[in-house]
Amino acid sequence: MAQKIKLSTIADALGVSTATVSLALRDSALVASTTRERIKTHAREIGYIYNRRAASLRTSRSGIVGVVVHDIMNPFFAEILRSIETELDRSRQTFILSNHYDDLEKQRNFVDTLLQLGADGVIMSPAIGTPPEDIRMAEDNGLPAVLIARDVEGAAVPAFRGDDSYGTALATRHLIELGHTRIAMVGGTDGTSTGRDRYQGYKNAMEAAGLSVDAAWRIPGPRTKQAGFDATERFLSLPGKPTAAVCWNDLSAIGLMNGLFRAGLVAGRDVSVIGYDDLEEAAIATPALTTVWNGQREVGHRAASALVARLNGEEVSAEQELIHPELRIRASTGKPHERN
Amino acid sequence: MAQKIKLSTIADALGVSTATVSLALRDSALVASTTRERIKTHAREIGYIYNRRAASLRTSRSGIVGVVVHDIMNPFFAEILRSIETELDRSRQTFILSNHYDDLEKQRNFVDTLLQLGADGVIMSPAIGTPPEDIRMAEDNGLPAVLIARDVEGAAVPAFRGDDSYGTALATRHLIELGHTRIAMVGGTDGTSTGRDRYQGYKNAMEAAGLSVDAAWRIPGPRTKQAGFDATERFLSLPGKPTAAVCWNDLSAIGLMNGLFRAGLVAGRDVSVIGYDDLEEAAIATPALTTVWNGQREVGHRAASALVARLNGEEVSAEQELIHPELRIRASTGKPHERN
DNA sequence: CTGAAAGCGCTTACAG
DNA sequence: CTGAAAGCGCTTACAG
Repeated sequence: MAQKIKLSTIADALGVSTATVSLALRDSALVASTTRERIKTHAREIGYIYNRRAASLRTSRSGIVGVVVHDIMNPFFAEILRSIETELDRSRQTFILSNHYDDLEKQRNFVDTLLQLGADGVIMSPAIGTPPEDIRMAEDNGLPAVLIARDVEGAAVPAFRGDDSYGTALATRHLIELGHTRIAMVGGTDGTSTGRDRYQGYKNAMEAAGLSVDAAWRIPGPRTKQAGFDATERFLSLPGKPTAAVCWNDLSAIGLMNGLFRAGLVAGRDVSVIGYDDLEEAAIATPALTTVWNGQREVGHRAASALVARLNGEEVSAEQELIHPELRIRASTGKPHERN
Repeated sequence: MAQKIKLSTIADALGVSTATVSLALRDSALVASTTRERIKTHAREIGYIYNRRAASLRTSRSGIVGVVVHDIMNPFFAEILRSIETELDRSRQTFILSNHYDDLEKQRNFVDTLLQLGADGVIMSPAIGTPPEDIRMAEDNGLPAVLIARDVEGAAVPAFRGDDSYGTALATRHLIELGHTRIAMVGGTDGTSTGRDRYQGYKNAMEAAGLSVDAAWRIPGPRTKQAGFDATERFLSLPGKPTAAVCWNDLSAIGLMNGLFRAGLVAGRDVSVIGYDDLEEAAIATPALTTVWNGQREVGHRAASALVARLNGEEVSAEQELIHPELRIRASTGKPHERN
């Protein structure tokens, strides 16, 4: 490993001060352009590596942004992350990622790490049960936060998410318009704002159509393909045999469709299945999945922009418009079909 | 934002030196246990936040490990990342993730960022075309590297991956044993060691069985669901109408199965389709996908352990055993069926 | 346009 | 067992 090269190495070699080198490398107009070029060329030639820790210690800006979500392996978050990445790349911020798996302790550890590293900000999809104090604590220690996908009441920071109640109502209404009257809701939880909103949207649409809502038709839980797959049996033996399922998300819907297929049933023909999110793979699923576009890219883009704005000292209102979901009709929903 | 609390704040309040506080907080036996407890309690009470930048500047260890892969959104890498995460959590390393999307410049930028942050090491699945010098450069600047999934000839660092040639031969042989003689290869590239090895394994198995290999039966490229889906038409119009497809990975296989389904064909009955990787979703795909287990968790686990070992000053040989793939027979393969 | 000097908040010999 | 002091490698007033 070569001898450590620092600013003073360059300064000594070129007979200038470290102040001049520091300014030159950052393209300051304070340095004469000839000097600047001479310095930059030399730095490149000897392979100088800028020490961000030292700089950050001095300036107290680190160029690091933290992003914490439930699970980056989940394509829903992965799609959001992709657009966050695009946005942060643009403002040359490095981002550190973490899963919290809805474990508050893991989330706290991560926020702690960010504070220790002097991160500039954090984008989080808060773990279930996150108290507003956890977010205030970050803010109070100089770590501005922006929320995605879920809100935390009382946190008073900007949150970017879709209008879940409206979106699930859209999905439910689509099934009702096809003629379904017995509609199940598969997946989700009351532990998050999102979960409560989606169930509410489903109930609203049912009641608005004069249909009764049977609490037994709710199968809470599933949020993954595997869980949707595993819920198939329970769905098929539900009282009153619902003819359609509003699923928590595309993953659980695809899992359910796969499960139905194993049982000899085809979604869209024997049972209507509707998802939520409109993941990239929804369109190529078998059969193509009817779903509700949830604006992942939009969420990521807006959240990252808002955080960058906050980093630049701009005020960003904690009141943010919900993103407007849209129905995407494909092949997994159709007229009701009675099973026996 | 509260007044900045540092070691000296605590030292002053308790009438001890910063050295003692520093040692106490790190549980040094050099500090009397009563003093230690007094310090730790006080630190917690006033909400002290450890400044890792300052510490790292002094010790030149940062507790940061970089991980760069083609695309974290790809479940293949996501599964590897999950086991890397488990391993790094154990040794309390923070990890920074990045996609390179096979863009050498993006990969270089990331390595640069790691160097600037004083990262302790990097785990990388090198971008296509990565020259060994890129890896030497990192190593020479004190950033030990460990490779996953792909190797870089001449890099002389440990690389953890499966025996691709053997694995694809397994897959191909399985089809041959079922009676297939015209077998296509869908997806992959010659740009990586993995790509070359897999094509070689396919050819080996075909030739060993006395079957001819038609270059036209190779459809290079697809590595995603969408691409596998899009390749369906080409596959169906291949000269000599192959009855089976060895796919690059599970994603392209699932995409192809979905495409076949749209064309009214069912994998395992009309066409045999075999994947590679054995992703979590392979078992619940429709139909359940026959594939080759590629040891993602094993790769992640071994790579992270090896890096941690290197960080602790242990020697890790650049010669690493290949992970032994295993066949997983499910429903997407069967006896040959002639189409017309 | 350039330089000398202080300081960011830690840790680590060294002395006692 | 504890303290005084130097130093990690930058940046930023300040002076010239």
